[in-house]
Amino acid sequence: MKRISIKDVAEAAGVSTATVSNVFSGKKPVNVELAARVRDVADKLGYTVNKAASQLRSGRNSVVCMLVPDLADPFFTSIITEIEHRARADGYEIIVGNSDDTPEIEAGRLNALLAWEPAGAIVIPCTDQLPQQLTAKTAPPCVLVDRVANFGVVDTVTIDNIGAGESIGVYLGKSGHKNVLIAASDLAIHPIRQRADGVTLGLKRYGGEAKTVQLGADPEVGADLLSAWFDDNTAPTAICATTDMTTLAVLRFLADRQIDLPFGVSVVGFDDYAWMSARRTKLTAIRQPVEEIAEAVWSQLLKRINGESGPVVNTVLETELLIRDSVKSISAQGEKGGGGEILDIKGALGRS
Amino acid sequence: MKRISIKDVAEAAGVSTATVSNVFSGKKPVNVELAARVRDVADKLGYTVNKAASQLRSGRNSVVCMLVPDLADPFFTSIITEIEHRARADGYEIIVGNSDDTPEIEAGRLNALLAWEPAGAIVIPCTDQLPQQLTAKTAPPCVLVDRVANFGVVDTVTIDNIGAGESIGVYLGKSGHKNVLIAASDLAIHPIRQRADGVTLGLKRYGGEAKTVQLGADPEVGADLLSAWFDDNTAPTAICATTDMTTLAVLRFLADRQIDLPFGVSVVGFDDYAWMSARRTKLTAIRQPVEEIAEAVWSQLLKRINGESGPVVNTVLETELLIRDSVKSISAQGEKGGGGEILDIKGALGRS
DNA sequence: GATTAACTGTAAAACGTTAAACAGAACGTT
DNA sequence: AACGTTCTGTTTAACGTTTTACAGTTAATC
Repeated sequence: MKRISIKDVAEAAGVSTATVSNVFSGKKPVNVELAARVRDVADKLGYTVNKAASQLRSGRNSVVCMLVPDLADPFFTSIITEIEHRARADGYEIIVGNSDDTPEIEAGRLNALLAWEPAGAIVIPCTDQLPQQLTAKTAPPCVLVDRVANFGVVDTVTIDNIGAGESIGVYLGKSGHKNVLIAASDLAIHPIRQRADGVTLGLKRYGGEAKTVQLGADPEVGADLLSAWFDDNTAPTAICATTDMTTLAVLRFLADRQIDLPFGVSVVGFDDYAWMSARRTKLTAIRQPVEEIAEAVWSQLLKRINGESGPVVNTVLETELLIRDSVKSISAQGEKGGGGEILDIKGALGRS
Repeated sequence: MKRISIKDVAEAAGVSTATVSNVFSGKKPVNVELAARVRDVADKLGYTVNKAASQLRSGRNSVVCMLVPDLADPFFTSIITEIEHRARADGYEIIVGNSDDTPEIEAGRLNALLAWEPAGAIVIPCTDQLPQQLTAKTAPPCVLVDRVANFGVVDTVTIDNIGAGESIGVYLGKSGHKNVLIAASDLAIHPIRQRADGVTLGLKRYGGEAKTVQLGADPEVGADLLSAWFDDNTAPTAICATTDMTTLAVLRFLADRQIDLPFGVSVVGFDDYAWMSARRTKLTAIRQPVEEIAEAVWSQLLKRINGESGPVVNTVLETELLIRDSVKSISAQGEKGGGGEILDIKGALGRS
């Protein structure tokens, strides 16, 4: 069962291998009916071009690799999905790797992925540390997403984390909450710190205060940690999450204690997934613009792949606060939202 | 910025390229201190082996490709995650493709993935039709997962779909439900038909009856369809879902109508994710053994990769019914479960 | 001391593709 | 009629690795 190569096709069609190559790569024009005949023969023989050989010779690769901390996290997979769509439209494949949120595994996976000499790399790092392979001279064009601490070194796409937190803080403040708990995943992660800082900042403007607890990446463990925290502290009137996973941890904790939303406690979630609105009390939450993130990442990477060499680009995207039913207004000056309208954070924050 | 090759390393280390190759591939033993020196030099130069060249020459490939209908569906991504872990442990990479639940896209993606001459393929088909590329003589070893209609052609791993449905039917029947609605995603998909049939079968044993509605793959659309169905039909006492997405559709519909669980209606979900228990009324649901599925898939594929040529293997795994709080008992003979114990479906079904 | 075996390393030929250089034919222009 | 241009196709040499066949050295056996 020998693999059939370009040679076999060339022979069967009575042309040179170069012509067959041109038919499939489109690098040089081939007489249209000759091309048709070649294609015919190729089909009959079941020929497909060998990517490895093609890449080796041409130095070009239609593969882009993507590394994320956790393939089970819907935020990451939704970004992968959106990027994959765009990449496909431009004729690129996506190889995905999972770093398991561990720097050592991240380094290993990155090496494995880079051995394919991909046209580009898209990485959601698992720490604040930029993986060194990406700054090497031999590294392909790269865009860093989401978990970014060092700007100015490579292209990045992030959200306005402080702004996102701030809009939560402002909204809770306006709703009369003075005592808020921030359910952070891991404060060692820069954007999480920023989100927490943003909440504190926004809240302070209305005389509120925030405490912070770290719940990690696993919702079940997080629920237990939160439970322990409640045993040792005075209960807040509102809890806000900083990731989808901490949102889940908070909800799980409240379910375990049979605390009702929003009467027992108010909650602001992070990210917007179907399960957040598939509940009696729909969750007020920050929506990250996943499509825009994907678009920004892909268009930037494509530019670099095509040789654009300008200065480093750091794209920062704004989030929306989707106001639904999980925050109770506990003072006169606050207002309780209806079914999903968008808070005008710009106005509330006094920006232009 | 020339790429540094095995040649550069060989030269710098004063050995032949073959020796460098052996150091990295481990194909032939190399004197231990010489190997160390070579590795040292390679490190210094920043050498990594070029996968494309390696694959071209050796004909071996450490990549396995995986094609799923939807990268945003947590069921598929959880399987990918588990398989990726196992593949990595055995030194394989995973390339993922998304067929968008469309046969044409599926065919295109499959061609693109197969052009890499992967060591194997893992496919969750999007229709009952087996993609023809996988049965070609040049096709790599392949395992079909989940959405399988044709057994006996290639290796498969599926769950006992009829049994899963049956255990739902039996449980609802024992709980006194006579009028049940099956929220199917798409009855054109073989396993979905089987799940629905199973529910009907189990229910019949207790004198209950089931109607079926198709909700598609999108939870929001599904909720609307379900809403329309309720407008035209007499309300059932219980709804059971056949996928994670239909579970979400059902919950969304109930939330929109502010129907309480389990008093307004009983619900049995499909699949078990964190958000199903992060609610006041925890969902009674079928748990698919994701880890076991991944294990079965990977071990079977690895055997084939290593040349095992026995007859086609069709692995069928059993599911669990996790009994929680979303089903109300409406008769004396039924029983309402507590917090997550497993129903002994074997006993209930009278099997060994 | 001769023969074999085991161990270590090398030279050179592949793997299937693409790119550069070249060549012939057809056509238009001077 | 001579020349340049365009179009189409071919020849041949890479790309970076692994593999085969071979060779030298040392150790073991008779």
